[in-house]
Amino acid sequence: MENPSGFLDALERAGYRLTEPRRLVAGLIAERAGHFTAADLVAAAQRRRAGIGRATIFRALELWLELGAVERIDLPSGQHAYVRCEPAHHHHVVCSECGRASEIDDVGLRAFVDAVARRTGYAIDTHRLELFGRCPACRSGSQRPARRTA
Amino acid sequence: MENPSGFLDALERAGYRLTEPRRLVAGLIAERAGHFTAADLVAAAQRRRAGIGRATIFRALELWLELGAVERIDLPSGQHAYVRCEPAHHHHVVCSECGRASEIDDVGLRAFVDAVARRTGYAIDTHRLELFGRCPACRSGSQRPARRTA
DNA sequence: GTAGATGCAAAACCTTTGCATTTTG
DNA sequence: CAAAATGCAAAGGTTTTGCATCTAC
Repeated sequence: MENPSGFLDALERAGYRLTEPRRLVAGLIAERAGHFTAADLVAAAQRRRAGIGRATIFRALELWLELGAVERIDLPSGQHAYVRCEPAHHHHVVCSECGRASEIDDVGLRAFVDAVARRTGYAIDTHRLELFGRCPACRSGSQRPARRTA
Repeated sequence: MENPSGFLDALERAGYRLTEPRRLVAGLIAERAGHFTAADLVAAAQRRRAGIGRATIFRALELWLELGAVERIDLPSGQHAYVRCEPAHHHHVVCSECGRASEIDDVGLRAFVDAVARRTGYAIDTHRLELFGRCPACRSGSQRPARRTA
């Protein structure tokens, strides 16, 4: 759905090797529209007999996580999932129906965080926000509840 | 640190039995200042040879979670943790140093969520916000970095 | 050629479940 | 006394690790 080269670039820039397994995992991620779990990728890899080990997938995700190419979120169900992300933004709205994720900018949120800091006296240095709802597409084709991604 | 009767009341109100193990777990939770993990409780129970099984602790947490007596949050590290909470509020600032958690109200956040909904076209029905930073106490006694809770 | 990356299988975790036994109301 | 709750140990599920082998640079 979107091209995987961002992931490969990130690796290259950070001095990691561009290996075949990593290209494949990047490809798998690229063809996912919304969020996905490590298990999704493992299953997809097996389905197409890519010969990539579970460990490789986890290691690649870990790498991209630390490079800021993906973000890890926690679904309300408690499962872990990942979404692709541009290094600068760090929040998403995730569609609870189709799993598609959209990035949102911090405007306004920053103000809120500052207000909380002022009210509570905490020196806030991190925050995580996850929003869940139905995306415009799923809302319009409201009839049949589309496939669940997670 | 705070009394455990809220937990027991919640059980009673919901028609669950007030058992000895549940009293003990409530006590363990009550003496924790901030967030805690299931593992924390299991360890504490074993340390004092309370004879409470792992399963009982998980089952009790599950119960309180659904009764709204605790909320489950996910630390930046990816670990699961719980915090006590008043049924009406649903966000916390967690001190990354001592683990103490303070509740915050939604004023302002609601406005932000609405703005996102408007901008993205999503019908947002859930959101999770977790804030992390250093609490006033830890900031003042800035010298030695206090114990880590998680 | 060599450091880095991989695959496999085992290990380590954390959480849940089945079931015989105990406890609460 | 019956229904609910418990403890134990075993099962489930996910993520990590050790290590011999392979591969990108």
